[in-house]
Parts: sequence; structure tokens; C-alpha cells
Amino acid sequence: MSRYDPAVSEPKWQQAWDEAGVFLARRDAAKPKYYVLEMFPYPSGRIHMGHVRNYTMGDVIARYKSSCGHSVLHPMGWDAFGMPAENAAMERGGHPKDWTYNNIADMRAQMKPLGLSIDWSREFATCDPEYYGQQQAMFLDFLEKGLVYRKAAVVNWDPVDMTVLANEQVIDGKGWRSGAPVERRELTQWFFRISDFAGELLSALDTLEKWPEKVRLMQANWIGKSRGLEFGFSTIGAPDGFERIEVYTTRPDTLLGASFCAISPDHPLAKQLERHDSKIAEFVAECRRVGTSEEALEKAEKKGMDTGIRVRHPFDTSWELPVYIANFILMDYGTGAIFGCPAHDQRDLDFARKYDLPVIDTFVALEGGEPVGNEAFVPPKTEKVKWLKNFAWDPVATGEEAVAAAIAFCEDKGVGRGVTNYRLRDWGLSRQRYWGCPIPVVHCASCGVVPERKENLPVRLPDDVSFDKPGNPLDRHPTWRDVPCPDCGQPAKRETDTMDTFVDSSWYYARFTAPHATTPTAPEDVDYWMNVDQYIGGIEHAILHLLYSRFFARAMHLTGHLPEKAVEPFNALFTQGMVTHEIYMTRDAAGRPVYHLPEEVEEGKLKATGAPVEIIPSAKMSKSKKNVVDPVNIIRDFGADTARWFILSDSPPERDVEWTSAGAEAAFRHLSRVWRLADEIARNDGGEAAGGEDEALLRAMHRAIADVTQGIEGFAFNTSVAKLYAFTNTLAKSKAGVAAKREAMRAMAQLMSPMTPHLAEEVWAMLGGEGLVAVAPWPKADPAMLVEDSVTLPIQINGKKRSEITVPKEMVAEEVEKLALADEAVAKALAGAQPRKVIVVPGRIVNVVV
RNA sequence: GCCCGCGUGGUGGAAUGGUAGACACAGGGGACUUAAAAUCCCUAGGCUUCGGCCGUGCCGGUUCGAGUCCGGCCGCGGGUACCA
Repeated sequence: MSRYDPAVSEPKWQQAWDEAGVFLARRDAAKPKYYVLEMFPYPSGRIHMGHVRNYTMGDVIARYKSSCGHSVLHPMGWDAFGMPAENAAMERGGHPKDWTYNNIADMRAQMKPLGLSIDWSREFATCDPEYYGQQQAMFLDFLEKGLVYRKAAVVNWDPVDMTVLANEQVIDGKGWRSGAPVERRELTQWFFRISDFAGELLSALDTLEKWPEKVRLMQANWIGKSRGLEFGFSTIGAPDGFERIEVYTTRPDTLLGASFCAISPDHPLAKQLERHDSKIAEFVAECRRVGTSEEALEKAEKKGMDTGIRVRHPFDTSWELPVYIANFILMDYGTGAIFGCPAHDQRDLDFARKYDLPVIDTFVALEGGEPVGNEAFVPPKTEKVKWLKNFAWDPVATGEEAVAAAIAFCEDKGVGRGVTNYRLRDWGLSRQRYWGCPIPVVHCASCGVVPERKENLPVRLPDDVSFDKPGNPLDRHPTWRDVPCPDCGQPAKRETDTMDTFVDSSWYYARFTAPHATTPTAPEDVDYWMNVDQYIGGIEHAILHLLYSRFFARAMHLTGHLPEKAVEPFNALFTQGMVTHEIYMTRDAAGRPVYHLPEEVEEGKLKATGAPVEIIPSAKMSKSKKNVVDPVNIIRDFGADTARWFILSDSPPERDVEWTSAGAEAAFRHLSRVWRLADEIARNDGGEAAGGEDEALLRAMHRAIADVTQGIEGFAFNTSVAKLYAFTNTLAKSKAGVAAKREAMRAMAQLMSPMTPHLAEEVWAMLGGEGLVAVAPWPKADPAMLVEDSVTLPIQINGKKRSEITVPKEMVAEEVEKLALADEAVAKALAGAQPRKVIVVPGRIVNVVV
């Protein structure tokens, strides 16, 4: 090779790694293990730069840990069930299974050239019957342990297509295909009892020290622990069976400011009323058209309707409050009914103003405070305020103290009880779709819901299905549905709902430890490999996927599939940012935007026509905006190492990174430069250095080892890259002798090997490195080579830098202070006066306060 | 709406509360070349009366010292339980 040619070099080294089997994960009692996992991809058919970024980061960690002497597990698989496969079948014909497996083959072929250190022998897809069969076995174990149950739940219903819609398929309250207004409909569905674990899932967050604080916070808020009061209003004029309305409130301290009671449109009382009252029926129907997502419900205009029913205030039976049905009350939270205190809650106040309800603002207020206008007064939780009116507590109390006192008072009076409530709801796993894991139960007219026998697993998806009609083809399958009851043998019907794809991704990490075991997990393998030491993926999974996985690991422990140590399956979590790109746009004759691929644009103009394009600032790469760069093209043009180097170089891993063609070219130029430098050093075998040059280079080398290692350990790959740039500059300019240069260049190869593994092998081989750099031990920085004799300190006057002095590293503070005060700039600033204060931070800074 | 982040030169970014702008991109200047490409070197926050002054989204606070900590805004992004 006479120049750096990744097209030749990269396949060569990939073959060498394969032949040496260096990425096969082996249980090795003599070594510490390290399990690094990137969130596995959905097989859309094309890899994108986000994948490249995710897997490159994982690869850096995997290769680095391997060099540090760990036995590394770094697997890859496919999150292969889900709606896109069914949509493709509906739009283009064909079968979801073929579409999915073809996509997997395509994506695997696109990924392999990246040179990732993946143990491909462990690959699986969640749609493999071998995988989902084990998932069904676990479902049956969960069922036996009471971790799964059935109840009625609300779904989005498209009345024209006669099918259930995902929230994503509801656009402005209408079905995405039919355009018909969506309705809410109740179905009996399966649920995991994740809410039973709410307290533990919350408290265990404290143990996840290597998780980002923001993720733990988001999960804690999602679980939403609250302490409140549950009590009953007795009703006047309500239908039989509704003598009381149970209410949950986190604000019992404001009970004396109550002015209305409101119930959810899905509350049993609302359902009862709508049967006999057309106006209520109309209003409730309107509420139900909003869809089921919390976002849609909360953003909708707050509306209510007076039912005509009244309730009595628990402290004063002559005090009557109206009962409204309100669209912002969620049936899933608390009891589906609230009381409103407009003076001290903004939403209640808006509601009260809208419907002309009383605002009782004399109850809680800061002394001398203004009466409530259109802004509610919410007492601070932890700050003491004076309560002008209260029923039991010290009038000077914090909001939290007042709540606790109010609960105690109510319990004492027998009008309610303090309860701990969680916002977290049980996890509904039923999906009315074909392309998912079948739920292994049978419905029998005489035996009820009967679990399938384990020896009959997997319950396979039938292949002969059609997608010419909307809805779940399993429902209309001629034979698959009809089976004998596993208990009594009478004709019965199989459950046609399949599982949420989040179930598939809630335990795949455990399956990777023994992907072909005939049980869900194998004890020796989970004992050795679990937990995942480093998990890497997008922040968009901060709540659902990660919370479900934490629940699942606990459930798997209770059913004997995971050891206790694995109930928190991910020791460390890293959430990466997105890959973004500028958007190039022109407009058609009608003024509508037309988007163009980056490769069709040059210097702000369309290559084909020369027409100028409008450049829209960087945004997440998406097909619809055409601001996508295909990794395959980058690898073709520059090689995988360039793609890897660039994606690691510019931005901190947790932030978004903007892909630019200029940046990619610069990365390629740098790698070429490193290659040339290595080539030059390898060819030059004569000459000795002038004195001191060798040491200077070797000091720089040890500095680079220390800094690059620190960058990798701290997930700051961009700073590792910057240090390697600097080290390259130093090496290129160095006048050191050949031996020192060779040593430095070999260190360069090793330090680069996690990021640009192919180039590193090439350079390593050029310089006579032994074996593969992929298996060479990680270099260690010599602490003696890192210390400097002297240090340059900035001198500040009143916090602004005015001068600097260079002093011996060990100089004591008093000496430094003396020298600093003698400095010309300082003397000038002082003008003969004494400084008020001198702050000397050893080794850092001197600040003179005048 | 609610929860969680993020905001630093023309651009991506660096900076244990301690010299803001490391490293790189784009730019400018130069060397080499018949020329170009490639490569190498130099330069570079803004303003300036050349004394300095101003600068990390905006406003305020804590501190000897704030990009960093606190409070309040603005903008953008993620999630919001059936997208994965």
C-alpha cells in the first residue's frame, strides 16, 4: 500500500479478527467480565448515522475493556416485531415476516463493514419463534405468580376501519387512514402488575449511581409517589349505587376552600348518567373523541358539565357542592374524582372562573396577601407561611406540614384516610395486531381463561394471513384461532391479541447471555455475564423501555429466571444524542417545500440544475426532510474508520452531533496523515535525536495515554479525539530519534484502536507491533512522566486576569503571594496601597483583591 | 398542559467554581508546483481613541472569582404509558 486505502485495509483486518475469533465472548473464570450493550435496533431496512454513533460508542468501550483484560460480551440482535412491518404489508403487499427478515439481512450487511467488535454468533431477532417461545414460557410463569391479570381498558377505536389505533395513528383526534373521528372503546386486556413494584422501582433508583441523574429524575416523576387523603362525598340526587363519590386529593389542606367536585368522563357515575341524559351523553362522547394520550387530554381546552348532582362537604353537611363531569380528570389516577379548590390551584381557578363557581380565598393566604384574582395562591411546600384559616394545625407551617396535619385531622374525625398513591399505572400489554408475540392462552366456554401447556410452546404465528382488510388478521384466521381447550379438550378459542413490543425488549439483554438455551435463561450464563455493565442508547427510552426492563428483571427473578443481583439489570447507563444534518429545500410552482438529499447539493446549489437551495438549520435526520446521509455511502467513499472517527470527534456523546461532509472529509484527511506519519517513521531507520527531544516526545506520549484513557473512561470520546489530534501534531513536529518515534507511534495505534480499529491494526503492523493490536494490552501512563516541574499561574486583580507568573510546582503559598505582589501589573493596580485580600489557590490561580 | 434536558466565536465544540474559546471545520495569508490537487507553515472572538473595554440565550442573585451554583424568563429538543 503506498497510501492509506481503507477499501483494501478494512476488509483485510475484519477477516483477520474473524479468523482469530477475537470477538467471541467466552466465560473465563480467570478474567473479570464486562458486558457492553447498545439498545438493539428495529430492522427498518437501512442503518442510519444514529446507529453508527450508538454502536461506535459501544464498540469503543468494548474494545477498550477487552484491551484492559476483561472478557467482553458485546452482542447484537433485532427488535423485530412491531407496526411498520404490518404497515408495509398493507401498503406494498408481501408478508411482515419476509419484510422483516429481508430487512435484517440488509442491515446486517450494512453493519458488518463498520468493523464492530460484535459476537455475531449470539445474534437473534425477537420474531424468531425460538425467542418469543421463551417469552411465552415466562408469560405463563408470570401468570402463575399473579404478575399478570386481565381488566378492562380504554383504546382508540377507528369506527370506519373498525380497528384499534395506536396513539401515533391518531392525528388531531382522527384516524390516520380513515380520517374518521376517533372514539374511545373499552376492551378486556392483559396487564403486568408493575404498579405493585412502584415503591421498589422508586427507591432502587438511588442505587443506580452510574445512571444519568436526569433519567433517574424522570423515572421518579413518572412513578409519581404522593401522600394524600382519600375520602367520600355523600351525594344528593345521584342514581342508586352512587350514594358516595370517593375522592383522592394531595391537597387536603385546602378542603375548606372546596367549591366543586369533578369526575372523569370514564367514571362509573358518568357512564351511568349518560344512559338517561342525552346532554350528558353528548358531552361525554365529545370528551372521548380527544383520544387516549395524556398529552392530548391535558392540552385540550378544559371543559366541564354540571350533572345536577350535589355532594355534601365532609365538615359541614349543609354545605353543598356541585358535581361536574370534566374532561381533564383521568380515570386512571387516584379514584377518577377530585374536589376543586379554585383559590389555591390554578387549573381549578380557571375552571371556576369559566363556570362561575365560588372562589373561597379566605382560607389559605399569606398574611396581608391580595385576594385571589385570576392567579391562584399555591402555598409553598417547604417554606413556612402563616395560614389565616385552618382547622387543626399550627398556623405557621409549610405546605407539606399542613397536608400532613390535614390528613391527621381528617383521620381523627373519621372522614377519610391518608393513602400513599402512585401515578404509575399497570402495564397494558395486549395489542390487537398480528406481528407480535402471541399471548399463550386459550379462552374456553367452560374453563374460562386457560394457559397453554408449556410443551405446546411456542404458540407460533400462522404464516397464511392477509392484510387486505384493516384489523388483526388473527381474528379472522380460519383455523389458527380454533383449538381444543388445554384443560377439558372442548372446542375453544385462542387469544388473538399479541404482546406489546416493549415486552420483547424488556429481557433481550438476559437472552444474549445464552441465546440458544432451551429455557429463557441459563443459570451459569446469567450468573457469569449479568449485569449489563454499560448500556447505551437514546434518551427517548429514558422512561418506558428502561422502567419496563427494571420491572421485568424483578419479575424474572421472582420466577427463577434471573439471580437476585440482576433485578437492576443495567449497572451503568449512557444516553447518547442524535445525529443531525442541515435541511436543503426548494419550492415547487405552488410554493410547497421540496426537500433534497445532501448528496444532490453542492455549495448551496442543486448539482443538477444549479438552482439555489434554502438551508434550514440542523435537525434530526429524517427521511421526510431528506436530511439523511447513508452510512453505506460514507464507508464506500472514506471507509468505516472515517465514519467512526468523525461521529466520535465533534460533539460530546450525550449531545446532538451535526453531520457535515466537510467534517467527514477532514476526518479522512487526519487518518491519512496518521498513516503517512507511520509510514514515514516505519521507513526511517537511522539518526539519533538531539538531547531532550526524546524525553519531550515520550512525555507527550504519556500525557496522551493518560488523557485519552480518561476521555474513554468518562464517555468524553470527543476530548479523546482532540488529544489524539494534539498528539499527532506533536509527533509530526518532533525532532526525536527513531526509536522514540516508533514507540510514540505504536502508542498512537493503541490509543486509536478502539475508535479506528482498522487503521490502528495497519499502523501497528507497519511498526512491527506483535500480533493484533485488538488483543494487545492497553498502554499505561507512567505517573513520573506526567508531572511538570513548574507551573504558570494567572494573576487576577478583583477576578480579572492581569498577569501571570511561572513558579516551581512545589512553591508554598506565602512565597507565591510575595512574587505575585511584586509583579509589575499588580504593583500598578495597587499604586502603593495594601491589597485587601490575596487568595492563592496552589497550582491554580492568584487573586488579588484591592 | 405536565416531567426532563440543552443554549459558549462564522461552525462543531473545550474548560475538577480558578487564564473562556483546547482540538477541529470553514475563512485569510504564505511555501511547494508551469498550473491544479495533495501536503506543509502562519493567522484568527468582537470593539477600540491601542489605555483598554465587551463577551458563554435574557434578567437578577451567591462568591475574592460564575459558562459552571441559585431564582425568574425566552428559545429549542426528548418523553407523555398502543411509534420504537
